[in-house]
Amino acid sequence: MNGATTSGELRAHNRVRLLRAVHDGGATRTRAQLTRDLGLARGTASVLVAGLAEDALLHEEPAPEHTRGRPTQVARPHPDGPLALAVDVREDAWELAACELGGDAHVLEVRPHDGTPRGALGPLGEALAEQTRRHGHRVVGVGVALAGPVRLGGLVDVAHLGWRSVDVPRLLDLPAPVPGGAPIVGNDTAFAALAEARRGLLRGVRVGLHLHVDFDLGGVLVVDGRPLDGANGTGAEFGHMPLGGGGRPCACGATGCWGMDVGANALLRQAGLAYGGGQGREQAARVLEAGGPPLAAAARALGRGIAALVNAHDPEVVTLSGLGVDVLAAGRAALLEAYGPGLMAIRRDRPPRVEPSALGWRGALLGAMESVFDAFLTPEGLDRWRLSRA
Amino acid sequence: MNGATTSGELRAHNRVRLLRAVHDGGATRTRAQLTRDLGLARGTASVLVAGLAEDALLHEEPAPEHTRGRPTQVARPHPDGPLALAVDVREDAWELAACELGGDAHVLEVRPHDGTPRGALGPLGEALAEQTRRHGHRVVGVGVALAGPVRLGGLVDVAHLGWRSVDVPRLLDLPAPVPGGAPIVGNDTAFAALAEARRGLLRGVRVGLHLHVDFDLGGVLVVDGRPLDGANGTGAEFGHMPLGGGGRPCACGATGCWGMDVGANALLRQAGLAYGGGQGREQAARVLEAGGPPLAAAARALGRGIAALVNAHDPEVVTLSGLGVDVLAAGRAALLEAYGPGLMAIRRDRPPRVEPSALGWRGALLGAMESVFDAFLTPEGLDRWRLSRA
DNA sequence: GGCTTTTGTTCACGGCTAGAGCATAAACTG
DNA sequence: CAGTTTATGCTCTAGCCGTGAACAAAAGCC
Repeated sequence: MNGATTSGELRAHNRVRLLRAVHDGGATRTRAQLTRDLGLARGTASVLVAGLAEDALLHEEPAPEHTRGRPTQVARPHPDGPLALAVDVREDAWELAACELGGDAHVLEVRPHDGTPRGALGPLGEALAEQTRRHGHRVVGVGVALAGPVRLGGLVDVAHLGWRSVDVPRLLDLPAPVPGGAPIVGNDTAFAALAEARRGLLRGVRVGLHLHVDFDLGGVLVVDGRPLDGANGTGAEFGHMPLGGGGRPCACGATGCWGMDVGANALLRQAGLAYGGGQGREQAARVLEAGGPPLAAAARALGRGIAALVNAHDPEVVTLSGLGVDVLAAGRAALLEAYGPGLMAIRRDRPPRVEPSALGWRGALLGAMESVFDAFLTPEGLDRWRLSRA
Repeated sequence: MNGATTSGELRAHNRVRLLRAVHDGGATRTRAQLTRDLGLARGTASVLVAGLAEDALLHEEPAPEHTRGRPTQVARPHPDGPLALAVDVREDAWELAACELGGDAHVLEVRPHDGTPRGALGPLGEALAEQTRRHGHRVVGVGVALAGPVRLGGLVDVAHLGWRSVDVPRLLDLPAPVPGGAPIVGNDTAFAALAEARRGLLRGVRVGLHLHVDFDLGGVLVVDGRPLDGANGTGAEFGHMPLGGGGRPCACGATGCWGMDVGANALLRQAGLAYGGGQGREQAARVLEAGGPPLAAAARALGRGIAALVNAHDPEVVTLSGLGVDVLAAGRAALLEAYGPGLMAIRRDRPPRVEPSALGWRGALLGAMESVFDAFLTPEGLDRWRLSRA
């Protein structure tokens, strides 16, 4: 999001600004609103919109509601406009969706898998190739969310599935590079946080903290609408700090990791059940519903860890997604009981709110979409689009 | 650093870019270099430099070295150019400096104080007023570094000095607001990190971690050259996460804070000496020099905590300032012994380097300067300057 | 049906940067 | 020492961009 420095770049920069405003607003805002919000002259907006419409990037339709005055148009995604393919790969299944500018996601396929890299990624690669053939140049990128740290280049580790340095782009084996380049592979927590920042409770928040609970716990700081992804792309791993206090060895190689005390695995362990290997989602849900000591222990661990992170980073809001929503709903009292005393005194008068994500389990998928459009909604991305249509 | 959107803003934006390049380069780069680095046409650079020189923002001098071809000029700070007043307020003394564009800091005064808010800030306020009178409109801002969390508006807590919500701007009681507005009050760790990002080892680093050790421990993440300051300005408090494992109550109100195991206070405590109240800097230094168990314990605690933060944030480099430089020098073995095992396995092949700051104890002062110039090197700041000279 | 309100379109204008051509000032060459 | 080479600075024109005002359009209101 850096600025133009020459008068030639100004046009490209403003095209991007306008299209991003359309996307961020869910493709529901009228041209008059956009003109005002971006501080453009009406004439400028006229030229920009005409250009974007000609490039099949948007399409104007009469606004459904009028008050007085000349009716305005809403900027909608163009029927031949760009598509983002987004995938959420969980431990037991994946979900594939096609997304239009504005953020509408059409789920195309949900398929269970056996937990092996090949078993999960082979069929997914075929499905992606099929969609890319079908939609041709409209596909501007592929985003894939995965439940583990992702190093630059797409090497993924999912400790409790036994994935070690799995080369996701290679296993997906996409035939021709889509216009947007190689698939964007990312951590599910980071993507969920991105979605939360764009379309959830972290929207407009300068510093927020997002925690995603599933079998494990992931967490990431969101600054100015951007999750911090670290130097190698593996920066959403708050679960692997020794905030729990215990000395139990973690599958990640360190000891005492916070994540071991919070997720589905922790619930199963506390209830005396078998855990690990990405199995037992339903059982964990039952343990959670039953309440009692396992839930209280997880909620307390969550609260204590959140307090530590709030001390360190001073976020404005803390959001929880995945299983965290349910832990918060069922164990709020225990969570707050550990949260308060863990805070520095100066943070206690106005502690940041801890809230369930507005996006539920769709966060990772929507975040994968956003990351594709983030790469597309740049002067370079729009240039590529223009060329691919010529 | 957001961009221009109208052709009118382009000029202002490029003035800022040029002047910032001069400042960041230490006012040693030649006009030809600047032109190339910023990707400007020679004609554009000509106009911009002429404008900045006329506004007394910079001053061209012949370059000392030539190769071949027409000799170029170096852009130096103008003799009547903007000045930043920067202060580092420690527990036992403060230091005041006047800084030119480019980063040269002339120390004006170092004065011990008694540790009370009034005793420390009263004389400092007078010194600042005196300098503001002397230099008139040249003073574009005042930056003050303090050894505790600083909330927006300048309310400061220094737990072990007994400072509670001390209103620093009010106690400084600057007569007329300087052109730059109210003094910029900030945490010493955050300022040290800022300096490190601009003129130290974190320069050009996308994600870095800076830890400042004094009596306590402060730490902050540096992303794209900017320390993350939190929603209320109090985001440099990594020392108040329970990474140590102990349950000892901390002066901050929480328990088990990491900072209690690392700084000068920890060294004194481990050696069986009295600690707290901002006293005992020399004794702590002697404990450190003596080596042995107190040093080893502090170094191990530091290493273990760094590993946790590296796991969570995936920084490229970790830098240490203040007493951390000495702990690293004398206790590197113990530190690394705890650092490695605390890392996730995937981080162990290429763990981030842990390095002593290049700026030593001057970091906080230089960071205070940078924060003043950050506010000045904006289109608005340069406009104010223009008006104040008219 | 005329008036008001709001929005879209068109166009002249001023401002900005790029780039080319020319001037300048040194170091190098023989 | 004079001509050549190289790098830089200056000046001017062309092309592009956004602004803002005037005008047209399309509704709701009385």
